Amino acid sequence: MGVVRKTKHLEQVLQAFRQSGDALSAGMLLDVLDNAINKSTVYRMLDKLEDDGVIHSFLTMDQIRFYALCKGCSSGRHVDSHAHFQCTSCKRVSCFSEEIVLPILEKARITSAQVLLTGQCESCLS
Amino acid sequence: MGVVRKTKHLEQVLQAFRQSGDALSAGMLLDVLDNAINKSTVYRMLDKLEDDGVIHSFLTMDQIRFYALCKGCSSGRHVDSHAHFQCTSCKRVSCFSEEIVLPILEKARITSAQVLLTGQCESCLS
DNA sequence: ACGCTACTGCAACCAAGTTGCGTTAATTTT
DNA sequence: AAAATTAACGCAACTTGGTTGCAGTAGCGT
Repeated sequence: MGVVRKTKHLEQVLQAFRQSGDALSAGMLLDVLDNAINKSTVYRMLDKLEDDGVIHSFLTMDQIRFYALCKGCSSGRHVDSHAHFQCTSCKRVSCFSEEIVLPILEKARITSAQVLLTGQCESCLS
Repeated sequence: MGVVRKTKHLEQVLQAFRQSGDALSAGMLLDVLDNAINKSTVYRMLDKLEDDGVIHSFLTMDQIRFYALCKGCSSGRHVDSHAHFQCTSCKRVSCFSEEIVLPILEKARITSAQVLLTGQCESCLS
């Protein structure tokens, strides 16, 4: 059903995403918001925003769900075939703009794809 | 350090992987083994087998770690750039043999990559 | 201003995975 | 073949990311 009301919290969360530029996990979001919003509320908002195609989510190697503002997504149709990258040192996660060429399966119906790269980012290398 | 002793459990676990052919999660493994092995033991074995390059692991969309027998991996060096596929209906997970062409980053040092495709498998489609 | 109900906070809960510790059983030593 | 060594095990308690039920709060349409 998605977001139907404009609340203070909603604006705070969107602002946090815009400000960071990177992808954020629920935990990180709670941190940057200084726990001003309840944990359950955050999770529920993220769910709705994802339903609405405002953000998309994916998992990192340590099993944590990250969320990032969508650029080409809309409700019900996520263009998720871009890669994500997590730095093993600073744990920051970012999106790549380039589309990934995916293997094609004739036999199955692929509905989503996620590509996660792991390594060290530029600033952690130096 | 990896596996150093040949135990009954070890053989059971490897057998389970061979028999299934697919990738298995710790939970699935416990199920097929009918809980004959303790949960912690299973997790510890999987860790070691992964260290040894016998199996490799990756995450699915619902945040569960799956393990599969490695073909081209060895201890310390995992060739993980093949894709995995999970069927959203039957939850079964399988590996693709083809290598994936990954985007190249000049600025960062990529050490691992994982590609997960989600959709419906042949048998669940029919 | 009032009512409807989406949204929220709280606390309790769930499941995957981890840890500490005392016991069991492979393997090595004698 | 028995003893010694210690990897592997089972158990129970714990951690953590995320979920749920419910009562209260606050957007929004009228």
